[in-house]
Amino acid sequence: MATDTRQRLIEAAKSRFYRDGFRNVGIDAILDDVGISKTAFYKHFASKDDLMVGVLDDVNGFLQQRFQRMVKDRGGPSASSQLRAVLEVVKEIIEDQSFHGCIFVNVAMEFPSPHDPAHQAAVRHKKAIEEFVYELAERAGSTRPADLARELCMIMEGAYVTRAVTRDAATIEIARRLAESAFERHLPARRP
Amino acid sequence: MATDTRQRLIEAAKSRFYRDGFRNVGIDAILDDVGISKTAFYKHFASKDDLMVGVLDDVNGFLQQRFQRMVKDRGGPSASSQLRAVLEVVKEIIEDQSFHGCIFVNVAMEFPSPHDPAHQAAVRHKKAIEEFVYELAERAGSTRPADLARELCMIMEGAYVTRAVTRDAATIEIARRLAESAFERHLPARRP
DNA sequence: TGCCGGGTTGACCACGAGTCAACCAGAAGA
DNA sequence: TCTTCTGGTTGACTCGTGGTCAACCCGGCA
Repeated sequence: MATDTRQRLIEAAKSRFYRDGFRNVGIDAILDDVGISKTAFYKHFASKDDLMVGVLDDVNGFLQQRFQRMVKDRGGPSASSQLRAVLEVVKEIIEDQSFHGCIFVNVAMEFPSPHDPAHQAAVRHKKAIEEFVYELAERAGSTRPADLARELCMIMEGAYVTRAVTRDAATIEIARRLAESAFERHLPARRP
Repeated sequence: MATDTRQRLIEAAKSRFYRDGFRNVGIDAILDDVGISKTAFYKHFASKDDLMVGVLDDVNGFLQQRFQRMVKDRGGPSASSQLRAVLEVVKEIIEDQSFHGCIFVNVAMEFPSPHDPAHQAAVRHKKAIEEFVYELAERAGSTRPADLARELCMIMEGAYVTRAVTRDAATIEIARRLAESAFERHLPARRP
């Protein structure tokens, strides 16, 4: 099938790129995983960079779904409790055995130029997540939804980096405290 | 002179590595900058990775000095106002024209293995900064200095990443709000 | 029947990390 | 003064990796 091999390439590249870093992975390793020749690969992707962009778009879709589903499933009916559930997703993400930091941030650092397609894909993802949080904040009745969204996103970034670098188990607690105080400042008081 | 060329190599590598990312920089470019031959280079450093570690140690020393001096110079006599001055240093760092994220985080992502000397150098730096903030928090009379230090460090990480990815000018304001609320929770009330 | 998509092989180029042998000039100690 | 050490030079080399190219193969389909 047409898109099947392409998707298998993306899957194989995803785990390798994420685990070892883009530049540390040779195309040959991915080719071996999929069991395909180099020439065949270049009929699916224009370059290794292009494959990276494919991976990022794939992960972007997956993560957005994940956030949306989890927040709805576990956050209950009120937008304000859904906002709090965002931290639960963050917890799951950073406490996953194979967590090595936010792949978009990692890529944005390996492709520092803002003109780089991979860098731009990372920026797109960050914007999408902020937009998602913004809508939750608005529906939760935040007085300044934009501020709350940005604060929460910054906390998430901080949590990703801190966990990735220090492997500190208490990371999620720290993030939760920061987030809770942001909620208190930005959300209408909870009914008792 | 013995250490002179070594230092010049570190300086040249620092700006290139930081601007373009470690893997994107060829050793030859650095060699050209310094005006030295490849063989001569390998008499100063065992490998390109080794040069990276040299750069990190150098930046580590520089940044620690910078934090300590600025906080003392601008933070006034009280530890609690010095703690607030940490955010001023962060502002200066992220609003620098050539800011591209925290080099230690960038490197930790390009060397994902915790056994990697470069990765370990990054971890050392993060620990040193946290320790520095911890001491300030303790002297400022924080009830839980360790918690405050970790929260503040997480905010700093978040600010670095957010600014590096989004280039958002309001980054420092968001970080400041988060930090201020952490201070209010952890520091004894300010006298009016 | 003929063409096209997706695949194969194998040879090839360019570039970057790292090695090696041989050599050179100046400073420093016996 | 002779020797040795230090820091440097040149040039040729290996090896891994991204990427290209030509030629060929096979199954589905109009």
